[in-house]
Amino acid sequence: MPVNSRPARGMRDFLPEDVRRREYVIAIVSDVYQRYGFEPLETPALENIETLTGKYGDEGHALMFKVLRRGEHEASGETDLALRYDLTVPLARVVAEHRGKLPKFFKRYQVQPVWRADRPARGRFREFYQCDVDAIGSRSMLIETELCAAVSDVLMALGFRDFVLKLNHRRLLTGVLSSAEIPETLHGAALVAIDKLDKIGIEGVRAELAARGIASTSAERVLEVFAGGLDLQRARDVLAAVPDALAAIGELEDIIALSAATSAGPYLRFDPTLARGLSYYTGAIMEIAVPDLPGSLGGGGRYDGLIGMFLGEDIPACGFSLGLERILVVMAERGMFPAHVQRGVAAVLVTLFEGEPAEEALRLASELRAHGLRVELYPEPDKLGKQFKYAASRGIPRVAILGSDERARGVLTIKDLTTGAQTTVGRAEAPAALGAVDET
RNA sequence: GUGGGUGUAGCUCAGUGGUAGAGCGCCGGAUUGUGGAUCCGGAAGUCGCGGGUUCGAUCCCCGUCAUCCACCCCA
Repeated sequence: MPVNSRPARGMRDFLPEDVRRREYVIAIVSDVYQRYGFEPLETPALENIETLTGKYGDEGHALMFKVLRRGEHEASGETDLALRYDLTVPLARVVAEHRGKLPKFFKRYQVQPVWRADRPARGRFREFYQCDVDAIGSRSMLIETELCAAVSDVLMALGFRDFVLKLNHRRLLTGVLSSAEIPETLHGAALVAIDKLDKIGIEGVRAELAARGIASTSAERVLEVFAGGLDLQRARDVLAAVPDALAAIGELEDIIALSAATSAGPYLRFDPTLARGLSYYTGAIMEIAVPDLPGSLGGGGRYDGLIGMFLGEDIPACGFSLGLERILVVMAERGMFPAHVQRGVAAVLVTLFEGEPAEEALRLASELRAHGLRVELYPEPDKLGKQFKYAASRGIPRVAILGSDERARGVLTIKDLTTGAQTTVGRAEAPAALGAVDET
């Protein structure tokens, strides 16, 4: 009885073309981040459960994949480990654990899978890669500015031109909510509603706020602030009595002013309704939007209190996370991958005929490989037509024909499947004729 | 987690309460050293799974799983 061969819900197998696409994007992400001085980091898939609890809010906690205790304790149903839920909390743990070995300003990037027990949807999976960059140890707004620039560089290098880098500030939001006399316990609920303003409109948000238990007088004050297209100048006026919010506005103004000198400048836009779900953010928050995706391509922000939860002493930190899967979904739909990413691996197929010595073909293949060519050897004797067909179906552009005629004359016949042209060259010229670039 | 759509050949999808279909792809041949075009032929499906109604279910009903869309939330 065959067993179901599907991967577990929300998990995927990556076939060769999938892997090539993923590696293409990851290479660009890593390259750009390295140019900004970020260094690579990897952390374990599993974390102790107490490392992760209390960092993501109730909703996040519910989506965590927890691991049962093993051995005799398994039956108890207790969990002591969990699959990592993001790359930020493990980073905070690493900083607390290895503080003495890390530089004063620790800048790291990390591309690894994370797991969430969410319901799968387009661009949403239960196992997915995040590409994080974070800078630890500075409160300067240059950090936010450079992170936005790095992310913009990545997206531009991938071919995106129509993204928006939304920018907001946690303390501006809490300032608005507090001045509207919304109790702190309802801030989260209120933010979720406000976040939908561009989607469901003022009436929708009004209904949503009411449904979430916000007093109507408070709701009206909030709507008054957000409804009329709040810019930073107006925010200053409206929140003149809330010093903390004014400081937040000042930070946003700094980031925007500084970003004019970076690639992020044209893409950055203050969005007062941007909220973001993770509970650890304390300062500026960012998110990338593209028109064809309802969700975001990535997001980030400042979290000056998170490392302190491990260390007992606060260390400022700020980071950004790109969602690899979301980027891949959009790039695939828009056909943004260059041709070399789509093509098969081998540049040349070496033929093999019935009754011919395989050693000759092996020798030719290894000779070509020594010249840097990617060479696939047809593994069993077959009709030439079959071998051509195979090469064509694999996307291999050239076939090196080595049969009895060629061996007798000491030559090689080369067929270019893209043009149909066929040439005969001496064995010594074969590598160059097949496109090898001599490195010596 | 809530609501709705879909599940039939490798892929895209038709179809009917009475023995299962097309296009594309695949395989073979025309062409035993020449792919892509054309022609001829061929293989292939417990109609997602389990139960129920029925003389009989791929079709109707219930459940379940998968998948997609919207909501929720998010990368």
